[in-house]
Amino acid sequence: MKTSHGELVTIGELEIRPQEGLVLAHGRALVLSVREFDLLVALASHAGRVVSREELYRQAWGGTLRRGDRSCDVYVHKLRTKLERALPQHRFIHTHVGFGYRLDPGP
Amino acid sequence: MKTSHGELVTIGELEIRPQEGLVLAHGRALVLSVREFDLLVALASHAGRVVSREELYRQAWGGTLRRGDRSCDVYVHKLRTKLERALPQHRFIHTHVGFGYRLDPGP
DNA sequence: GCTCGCGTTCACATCATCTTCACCGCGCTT
DNA sequence: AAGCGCGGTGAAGATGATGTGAACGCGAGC
Repeated sequence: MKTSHGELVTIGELEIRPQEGLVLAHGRALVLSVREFDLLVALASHAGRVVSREELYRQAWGGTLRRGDRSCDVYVHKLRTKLERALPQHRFIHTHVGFGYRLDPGP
Repeated sequence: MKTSHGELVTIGELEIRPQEGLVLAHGRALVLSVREFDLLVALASHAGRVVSREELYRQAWGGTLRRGDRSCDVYVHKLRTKLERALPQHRFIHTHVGFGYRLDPGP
């Protein structure tokens, strides 16, 4: 899966560098796997808006999300865990039941 | 491979003098082979950022990294060993699985 | 010729990652 | 209450990526 080639994305305290596969949380480097990173990039590319799992899968995995595939949910959880550990005061990934997820920095 | 002609690079306790082919760790000279040195310079030229093996190979070896070539990994290991022996309290070379390596001084 | 340092390559060990499954709780409907 | 869909969460197994020690060949210097 190709990773977006945008320059630099900033979401609150998060700094995403698509070219390097690097995310800085408050200046400190986050260790993300390729999938976690691609998922974050996918979410960030629609920051503030609700993104369906289908769309996230298309962007981060490539291809079509098969019915019953929970990969997306599992990786949202992994991402959440790492983001929360890095920036405990923020909640970045919000669930919209029946619709998808939304990336948004919060207090 | 010609080694960068940058002036002087300081990474935490590391002082790299590309012109002289010399590295000082906490003031003490490190004994590095040419490849080890070139690799360190390549990493240092992107300090704080994640550098792909391909890029490292291009800079330190010249030419293109062939698939299956582990030279880069092997030399990262050699470099790590020498750096850790010189400055045990620091971890300089960080692995980003699937992306590459990042040079950064750490506690 | 011999030794030594170096760079490359190989083989194996170890670790991280990805996928999938199972089970849970929740809210909604019947 | 029971059934259902949905999402959260932990874990197992297969796979792939990286770490690591050792062997080999080579060229420089003795």
